[in-house]
Amino acid sequence: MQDPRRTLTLRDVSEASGVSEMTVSRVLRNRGDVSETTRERVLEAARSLGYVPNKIAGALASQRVNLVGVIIPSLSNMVFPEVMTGISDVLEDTGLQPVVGVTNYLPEREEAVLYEMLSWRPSGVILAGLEHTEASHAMLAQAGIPVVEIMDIDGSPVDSAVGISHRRAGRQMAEAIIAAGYRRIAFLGTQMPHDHRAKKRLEGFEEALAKAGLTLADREFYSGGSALLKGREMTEAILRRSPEVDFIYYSNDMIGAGGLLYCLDQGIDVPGKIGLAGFNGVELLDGLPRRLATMDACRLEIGRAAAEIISGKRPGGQIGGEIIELTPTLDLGDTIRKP
Amino acid sequence: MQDPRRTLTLRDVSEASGVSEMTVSRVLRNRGDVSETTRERVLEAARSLGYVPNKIAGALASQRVNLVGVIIPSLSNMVFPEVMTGISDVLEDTGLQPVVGVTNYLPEREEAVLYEMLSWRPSGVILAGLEHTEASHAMLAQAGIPVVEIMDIDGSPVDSAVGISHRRAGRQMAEAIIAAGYRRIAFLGTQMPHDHRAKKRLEGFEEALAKAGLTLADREFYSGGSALLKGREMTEAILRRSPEVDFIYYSNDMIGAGGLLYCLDQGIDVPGKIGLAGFNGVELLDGLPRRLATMDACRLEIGRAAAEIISGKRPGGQIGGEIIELTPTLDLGDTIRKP
DNA sequence: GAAGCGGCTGTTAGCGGTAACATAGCGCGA
DNA sequence: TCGCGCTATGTTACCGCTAACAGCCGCTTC
Repeated sequence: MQDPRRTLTLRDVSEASGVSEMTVSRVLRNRGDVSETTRERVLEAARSLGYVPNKIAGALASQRVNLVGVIIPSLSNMVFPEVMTGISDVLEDTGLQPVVGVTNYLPEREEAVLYEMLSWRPSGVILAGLEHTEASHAMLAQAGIPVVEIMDIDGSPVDSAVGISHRRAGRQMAEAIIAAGYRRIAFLGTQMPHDHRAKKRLEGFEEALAKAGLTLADREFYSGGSALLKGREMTEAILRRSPEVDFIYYSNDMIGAGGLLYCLDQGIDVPGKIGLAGFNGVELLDGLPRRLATMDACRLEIGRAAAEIISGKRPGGQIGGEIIELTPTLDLGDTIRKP
Repeated sequence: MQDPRRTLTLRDVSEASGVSEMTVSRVLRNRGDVSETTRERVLEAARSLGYVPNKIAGALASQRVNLVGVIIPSLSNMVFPEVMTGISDVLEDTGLQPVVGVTNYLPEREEAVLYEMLSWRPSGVILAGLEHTEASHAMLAQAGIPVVEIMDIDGSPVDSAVGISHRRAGRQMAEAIIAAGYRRIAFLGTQMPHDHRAKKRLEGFEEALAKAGLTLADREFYSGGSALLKGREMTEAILRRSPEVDFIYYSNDMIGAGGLLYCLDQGIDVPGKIGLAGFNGVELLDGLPRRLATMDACRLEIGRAAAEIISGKRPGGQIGGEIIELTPTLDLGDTIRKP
């Protein structure tokens, strides 16, 4: 092998194969006409040297970067990995590569991550939510690249947006619950000041309750810890405090599952005595003893659509400023009694 | 605001603030002496223009890139997000930034991701496992940067390694199971030809069984689908097929949890009639009706240690070639009867 | 009062590629 | 035979930033 002290450059390959650096560059990028013999000679030289191109130099020279920044709040709840899958699927054969940044639901963190990403001059940015700091907004507007805000469409996007209306999702769930005859309804959610989507769902939910002349019978917010365990504990707390409650709406499926397990443990009749519903449609639920009512958030589809916009593969061939609203489907599962 | 058509450069800031580009560069990187007045004038100009430095150019000029490549098989099982947390925690205040690549347990995919990453000339690479393609090995060896292989230490690393011995973990679990008096032991795992760690655990497990004069009473491999649901279904299948089985060892906690839920559903006495154990110590388990026996994989700690090696923050101040073996703790939970 | 020094700023020359243009052969029709 | 158009390759000038070094100024120091 070669001297491993210095890192290889085009020049090394060019010398090893007896052609100019330019020709090597052309071969390695499959661009321009190169004769078959030269091509093979160059590839052979590159391979045997173990040459890895320097994209930093390439990007600087060509003013083109095949990176797409993806900024999401968290990786630990199953929802974003699935969005990522959708994005990767589509980007796979476009030459574009996703780069992930995580904000932990902190706006300042998002700002920092965004700054860091933009400093690599990506070809596009996908980020969760419509709420950002003023500085983030300014950066996005100035960047001069496609920006897709995902998950949510209740608000005004910088450029494009793909998501569902969480307010409407909350409303729909409330309507289904009321239609099933439940009246003393409680809410159990995460204490995340910056989870705007959960907040919008709750708003929509209460809106629909109000329209039916109802208000939340009880509510509880938790933070930290294992969602499943919290779901158990908080459900117990609510039922102890407000025994009259006949329905609990959870802000996500994980705590909902915890609540469900608790009820089953206690021998509480679900959905007879008490109904339960979550949000998200996580695959996990499939293995539970009973199927929790939920509403899927179209995560895979959101990821796919966002990636299509970034890569210019949208059917219509639009340039940007597109807003795509997906419609989540309500799944009553086994935890809302049938009307 | 400025004309958003052209992207800003140091020159724009330099003109706006009346000093040379070099001075601007110094201010923005906090390097070298700059007078307080100049510094403020420059920062003000940069801020009002909305200037975002171009790291591509910076990296090329300085031959320094503050990126660390992290290559992992999957994001959808809770294990890697936790490793990522450990890595981010440590990298946070080193100026280094993790960049994630996912391989889906495919060696060729790993090779491609690695190539892509190395072409950005990162300051270091962290990747899961000790098994890589020949080409990947060559690239890692040539890269001239710190490489840390994580999760596993049963094998020989390219440079440094941090992890646990999965073979030993399997052995230990088998010993605990045998000590508890179980004799007709079955295994239920994922059908992943490239999950070497799961394979090593099974090998260690069978080794210990053999030492006690036992062999697996039954075994089953699954692939795809919801792990929880599969755990249910496959457990049912095994128990139907081999009713004499008195213990099932699962390759991960998720299918273990599915199995546990199935047994409880069926009113099977756990751990009396049948014992169960998984692997990983996922937080999820905390919410289950009964605590599944498991063995934690030290994920957070692995991430932290790997990041420390990369960033040169290891206590000893070693340069590389370090092998750190962590010892997982066995948690008998409620699903192995006490001897 | 000349030399020396430290703080601040500017100049120059790349980093490793690529775009755009230039050039060297070669076959071919007029 | 000449010149045209084509293909295959080379040359040049950057991309935006930073390392290294140079210069300038005011102030000690002897």
